[in-house]
Amino acid sequence: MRFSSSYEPGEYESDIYAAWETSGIFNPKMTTLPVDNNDDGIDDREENISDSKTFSIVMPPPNANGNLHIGHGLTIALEDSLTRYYRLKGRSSWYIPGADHAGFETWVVYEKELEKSGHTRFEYSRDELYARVWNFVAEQRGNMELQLRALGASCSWDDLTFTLDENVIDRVYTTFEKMWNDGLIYRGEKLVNFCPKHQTAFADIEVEHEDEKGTLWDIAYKLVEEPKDASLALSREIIVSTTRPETLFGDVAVAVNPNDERYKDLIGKHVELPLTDRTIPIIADEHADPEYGTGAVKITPAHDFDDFEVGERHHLERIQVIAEDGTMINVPEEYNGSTTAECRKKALKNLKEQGLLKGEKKIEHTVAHCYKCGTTIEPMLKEQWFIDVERLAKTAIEHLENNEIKFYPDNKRKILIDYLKNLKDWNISRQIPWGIAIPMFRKIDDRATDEPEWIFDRRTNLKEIEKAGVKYIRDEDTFDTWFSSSHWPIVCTNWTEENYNPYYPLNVMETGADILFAWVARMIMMGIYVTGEVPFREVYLHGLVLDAHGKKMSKSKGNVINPMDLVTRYGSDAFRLGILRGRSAGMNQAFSENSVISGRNLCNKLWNISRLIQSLVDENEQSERENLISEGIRSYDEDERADPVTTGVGDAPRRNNDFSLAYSTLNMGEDWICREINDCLKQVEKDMKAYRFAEAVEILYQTIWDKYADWFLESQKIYKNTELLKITLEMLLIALHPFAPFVTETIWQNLSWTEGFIATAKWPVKLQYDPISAENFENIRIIVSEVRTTLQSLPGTNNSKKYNLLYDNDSLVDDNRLLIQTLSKVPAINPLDGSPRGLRLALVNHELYLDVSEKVVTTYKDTLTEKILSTGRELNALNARMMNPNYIKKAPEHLVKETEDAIREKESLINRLKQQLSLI
RNA sequence: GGGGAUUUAGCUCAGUUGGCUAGAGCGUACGAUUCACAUUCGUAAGGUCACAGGUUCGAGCCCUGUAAUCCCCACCA
Repeated sequence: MRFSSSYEPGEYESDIYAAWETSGIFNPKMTTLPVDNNDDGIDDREENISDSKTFSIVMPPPNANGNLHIGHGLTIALEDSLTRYYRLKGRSSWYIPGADHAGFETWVVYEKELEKSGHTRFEYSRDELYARVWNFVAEQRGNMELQLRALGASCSWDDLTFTLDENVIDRVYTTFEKMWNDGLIYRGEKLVNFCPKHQTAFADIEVEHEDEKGTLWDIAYKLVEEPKDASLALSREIIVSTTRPETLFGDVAVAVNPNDERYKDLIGKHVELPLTDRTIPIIADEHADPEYGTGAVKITPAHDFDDFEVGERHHLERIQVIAEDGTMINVPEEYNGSTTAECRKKALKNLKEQGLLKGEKKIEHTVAHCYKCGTTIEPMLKEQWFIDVERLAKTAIEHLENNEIKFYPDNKRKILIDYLKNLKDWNISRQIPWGIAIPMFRKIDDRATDEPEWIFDRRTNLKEIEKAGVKYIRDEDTFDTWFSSSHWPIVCTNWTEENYNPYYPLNVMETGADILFAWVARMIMMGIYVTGEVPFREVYLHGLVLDAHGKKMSKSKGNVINPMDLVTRYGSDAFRLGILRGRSAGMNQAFSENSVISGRNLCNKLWNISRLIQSLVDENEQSERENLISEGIRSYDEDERADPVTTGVGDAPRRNNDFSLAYSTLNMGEDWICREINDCLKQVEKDMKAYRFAEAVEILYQTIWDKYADWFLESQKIYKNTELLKITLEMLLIALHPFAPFVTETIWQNLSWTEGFIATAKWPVKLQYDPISAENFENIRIIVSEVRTTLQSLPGTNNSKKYNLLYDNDSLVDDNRLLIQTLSKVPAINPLDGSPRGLRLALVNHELYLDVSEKVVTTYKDTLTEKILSTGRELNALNARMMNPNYIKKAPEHLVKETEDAIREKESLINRLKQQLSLI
């Protein structure tokens, strides 16, 4: 016996994965491309591999030195199912794994380590820090990759791309250079989102906005000039409202709305800036909302995004009063060097003393925070590299509106277009050492006046370079990680300008819906900019995996589920099946251990199905050997055979597999299972095309369990067709393989007749069967179910419910007595002798009786009455429909006919039930 | 402020172009027991499809409105 009585995933999974990996079947070039593709191989590729024969997908790179979380588990389950499915479908499938240097994340972790050891980043040069983090990551690396293997990811490990690989940096520099030459890159002093704790700038999308309670203070700014009309002068002062009094030192104007009658003649006048000896002008700008507060607003271009724009419009000075470390600068001595909070306190105190603080009120407003540490983001004036996104966004929108990329869920396409329409220029400078150095150098030789201030150069390993006798110094910033990762489909597939690449664009990009803007949008813009083509044809976005109660998982709530823990306890397949269940594109959905348990149960069921079939095959071979010796003819008893309604499909099935097996269907159950498996395969194909993973798993689950095991295998305990058993088992194993790779491969390796890996088997072609015969089995099923239901509803709670079944003038039953008896577990099935007796089953086309005593029938009276009533209600509804002349006129013909048939059936059923009742 | 989604059985979700007598898994209840599988088998109960209108022969599905929950975007001092 090869199979133990239950499937123990832990015993097989790692060996199975190792066997796959060493055989190289996950590497598409090895399995399907011509061998000589080194020199002239490109041409071969073009000839031999058309787009429809390839399938490519890239892995969103998990943090190289982290552990996989539940979201990764879902990602892998989705991506690997697709990859394995298309591999079985015969495509040259390339699943490209990745590892992320996770610029900011890793830097934060490392900086903490540094702080623990009593050091700070400022003690080291950028190059030193880079080298230190590199070593730190190298030490930690590896776990994640082992976990991907444990999840069964069938990715091509030779092609693993690390986000700091040389070819990645090279490609990023090439793009940057192209953009620089195209004038899409500019250096600008702008307000950027700055985290004072991490001392780096962020892009808009990296900032989290939260509602917070705050205080709005009213501050009086005294007018310098006497107004023309004293009544409009508001007591010779203007009140402005602010949530940030400390920034008043950076004020350069007070703005009022040009249409605001109250202030019309103050425009152009000046006010004294409190706590300073400066005076600032009153300007007119639409930004000031007459409805809000006093309608006058202080303008601080260096520390507020709106004010920055106002300042641009009016060519105002930008006075920076908050330094990068969050302390005050360029302010009166008293405040200099204090933190913003201290400064605010002092300033308010002084304003109050001078009688300039006119009021305060509690308000709720949104405040920007660092997404990592929660520190309030300080808008900071900085020189940074920006990408002028207008052209990129516009082109991307055109391709999107042209429907070149299909989205799952569909509505994300429009959301993305709207986002791109409002996209602002993209700050790509980061002040952290762990990342790709920006390849720009600034002239330090002032005499070389003809030379540009900034030049592009790839030699970022050098702090200083010399070009044409002029010295330049390196910009110390690194790229925003999204800038490099926007190249992901390009770098992973090794796309080049020179050669045709059958794997680009990717067939599908699968990732989290939460990074639609940060990543998907940028990949599209960059893909089009670099290659002229969209980087992928379809996008599948998954939502968040929530806990069992639909709540977000978080460490603080303690409801985090570790995927590896589930894999250890229930097996990789169980986890994959479990996490795919009840999940659809783009939705945040709950996940619980129960679904994993149900996946585990399916694996075990499949294991035992295989165990049974293997034993039947072994038995058959044994008896064939014996028959050979004794010249016997058949392995099963002819007398027990049911009516051979089958036509028996003699043709060998058209399978391309190396292990093609001939089969024929010999009875109804066999035709029936062929039909059901065909339907199932068709449904799975449809579901996979539409990325309906949960539905694909569901139909497989039902087919394997409810149909194959519960009905077909039970029927095969009477009539054994080992060739068909082999074929159908293979088909189901292959069909489930994309979702449950380990158990299907383990079984495949254990079965006596299969060869090679199931992972590279061919997706099955449809079976041939006799449809009439299949439908007959369906009728048998209905009969058996009715017998079971009726038996259950009869009084009595135990084995005493063993009644014979009687039939009258029914060839289907007559021909399948043994089958019905076995399935329904009645002691015997006999033709009715004499007049009907016992309890008649509520079946339309069959006259069947359970041979029970009068007494039992009597106790069944209530059930029978209820049945008559409910059938009557159904009949009434149908009749009402037919009474409606519009229904007959307007509804499709076949529906009307169906209704008519249904009415006839209900009527006859009621009559029979009534007849039955009257006998009692 | 703008936008997107969700609302169907106790729980988690299906329900694709309207044809539904609304399904599944888990859970619950009742029953089975020696063989492939208790990680099992059989049976059942459980729903005003959020609410209110409308379109239609027919609405869980389409339209209008309302409510609740969740998410994203946004510069409101």
